[in-house]
Amino acid sequence: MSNSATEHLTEPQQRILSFISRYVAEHDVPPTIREIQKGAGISSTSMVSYHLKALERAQLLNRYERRSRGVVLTHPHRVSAHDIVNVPIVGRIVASEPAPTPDPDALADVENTVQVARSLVGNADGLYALEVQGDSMIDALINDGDIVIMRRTDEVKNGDLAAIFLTDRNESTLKRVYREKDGKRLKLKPENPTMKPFYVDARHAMIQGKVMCVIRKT
Amino acid sequence: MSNSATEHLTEPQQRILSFISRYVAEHDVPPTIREIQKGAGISSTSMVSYHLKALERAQLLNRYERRSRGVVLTHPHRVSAHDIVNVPIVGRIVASEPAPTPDPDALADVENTVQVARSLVGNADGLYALEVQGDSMIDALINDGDIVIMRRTDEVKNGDLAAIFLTDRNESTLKRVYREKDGKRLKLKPENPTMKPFYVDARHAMIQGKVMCVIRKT
DNA sequence: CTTGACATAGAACGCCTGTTCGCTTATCAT
DNA sequence: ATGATAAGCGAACAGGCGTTCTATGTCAAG
Repeated sequence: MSNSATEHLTEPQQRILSFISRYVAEHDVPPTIREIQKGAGISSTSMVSYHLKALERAQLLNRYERRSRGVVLTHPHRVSAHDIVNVPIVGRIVASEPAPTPDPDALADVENTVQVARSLVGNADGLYALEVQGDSMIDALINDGDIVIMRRTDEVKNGDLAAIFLTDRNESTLKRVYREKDGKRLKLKPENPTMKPFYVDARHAMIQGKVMCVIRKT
Repeated sequence: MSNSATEHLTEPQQRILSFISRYVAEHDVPPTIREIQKGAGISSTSMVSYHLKALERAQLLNRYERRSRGVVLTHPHRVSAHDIVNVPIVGRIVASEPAPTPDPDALADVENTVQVARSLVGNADGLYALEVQGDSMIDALINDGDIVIMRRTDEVKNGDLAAIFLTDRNESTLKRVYREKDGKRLKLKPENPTMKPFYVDARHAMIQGKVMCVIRKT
């Protein structure tokens, strides 16, 4: 949690650091000394100055001398456009229909898009999102309204959580997939650990995509 | 490259834009009016002010009025820190312990952070994340390893999904909370629609935070 | 107890900075 | 040419801002 550098920080110094961090996140611009004073609850500007010097010595921030707002955190969580992926919501997944897959030619619709941090999903290739409709995915611990972020792939590894359309039952489902050794059956394991896995004929199971991430807004 | 808005830009305005861009890249902080004046070769501060107004009208930058260095580019290909929120993972939530809440003074640790698109969680204030340990939150449709993004609030509205610590049972749980009319009981409704709600004495329920979002990496 | 290193407070100094305002210069249709 | 309109200039104002200085307090080591 804490590294060797932060361990020696006094409590007001930590307040200052976290205030700067919050302030930058909100305003795009570092705070002034007096804003730090108020925001971090420091009693005087000279104390802020005093603590900032210590923090600079500890390499936790850089200062541009005599510049207003010249306080820059050393480890800002710098974010570039590459860190966000816009994933199109291409449709709904319901138990009775195959899960829709993205039309590559379709325009990315801003209205029907989930923004996801890249760190959650990795590469943006082949990503699309489905909105879950109804309670039919409950054994995958997924409820009505949840967003499932999928990746279009031909292959799934054992243990991957995937969207599968069962042609014989005419329903789609989200399960962990394991190929049996004989290659003829798939083991489908609900995400819900209280439920038992079951088996289907591999010929009746179409794998439609791989679940990368599940998001539930509240 | 050029859109309808930038086509009408005068040449000094373009100089100003590109100077701001260069300056921010170099200093991490936007320039002042006078720095723009020198750096972009504008003859007076009032002219800078004049051009900045035009650029603001053209939606090419945002200004924080009367704030030093309150000039922020709205450049489309650049995503500002506003679009991603770094949420600290402050601990684990298990059924037998109160859910940890963030120490507001604690440093945001880069290692234990979830990056979440702001569109999922709104304002960054008071956000923290918990990693769910074990299957005890299964009736909230939340499994071992899931990340719950919470907001610290004093109040929850009826129907909010919240982390509640039940002092009489010594366990914490994630449920939808409804206050009964008499104000003495809380109705706690599992997220799983197949399960029945139950009631607790309001005095034995400590609301610890509000669930903003649930994320399951796969 | 003394000392000295550190922490704190408050005020003051002086430059920094965004804004405004009066004035001058360019542009251009009449 | 001319007068209207817009663009440009520079100074000045008022408050913002970083820095520094002095006085006071705390506390552990000598």
